Amino acid sequence: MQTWMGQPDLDEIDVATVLQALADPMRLRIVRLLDQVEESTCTALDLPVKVSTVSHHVNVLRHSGVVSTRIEGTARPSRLRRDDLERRFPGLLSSILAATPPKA
Amino acid sequence: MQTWMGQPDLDEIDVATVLQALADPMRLRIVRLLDQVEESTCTALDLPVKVSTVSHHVNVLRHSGVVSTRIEGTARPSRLRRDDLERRFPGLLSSILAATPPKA
DNA sequence: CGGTAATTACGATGCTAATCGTAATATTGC
DNA sequence: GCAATATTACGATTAGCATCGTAATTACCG
Repeated sequence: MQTWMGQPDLDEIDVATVLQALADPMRLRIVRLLDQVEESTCTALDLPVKVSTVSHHVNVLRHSGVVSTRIEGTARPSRLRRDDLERRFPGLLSSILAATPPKA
Repeated sequence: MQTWMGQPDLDEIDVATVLQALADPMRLRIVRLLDQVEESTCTALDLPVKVSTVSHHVNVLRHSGVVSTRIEGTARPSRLRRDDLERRFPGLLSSILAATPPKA
């Protein structure tokens, strides 16, 4: 039996809250990293900010409904809620992850 | 011949910038209004903030690539860049506009 | 049990941005 | 030209938040 951290149900996810969560550059970077590695903890993510800051960002992402987090000992591996988001906002996350950098 | 206000080309639109623009509640409200009325000026939008603030928000939306603005006398009617955004980030804007409010 | 590691809680700080009020600019109509 | 209207430019204020450092918590391991 797995233990999970608190997160909004599918019906509770608000698009404005999700947009606010994804608007921060560091959080968008975290989302892109999780897209590549599928699952990661705060310390395993290679980011140019302190771990306490990463923890804060991951919490924001979880409360908004973007990621879900398991409890595994002292570690808290998180992953994208791909299926949930696709069901709630079809095309939203996938278009963001597929977005190419601007040419200018 | 129409005159337009400056806006980024299709290839220059950055998804992070768009997300930052859409993250603000008032701007998201403006986007939803423009989705309904197709085109509107700052003063015609019924919003609980001063017109100078609305003007500021519309400028942010235009610089990010979300809306385009015509110059028509002293008026600056704006509309969503639906087709451009759909081409650049397929499904992004449409999923946001189609999003239902959370049940909780 | 003691040490280490992962995460979070908390307070502080500094920067960004939302909002406002006012003034300036531009255009239309009389 | 003059008045009225739409928009913007500008400065000021204020609130929110990203980040940090440190301390506290929890779990694993020898």
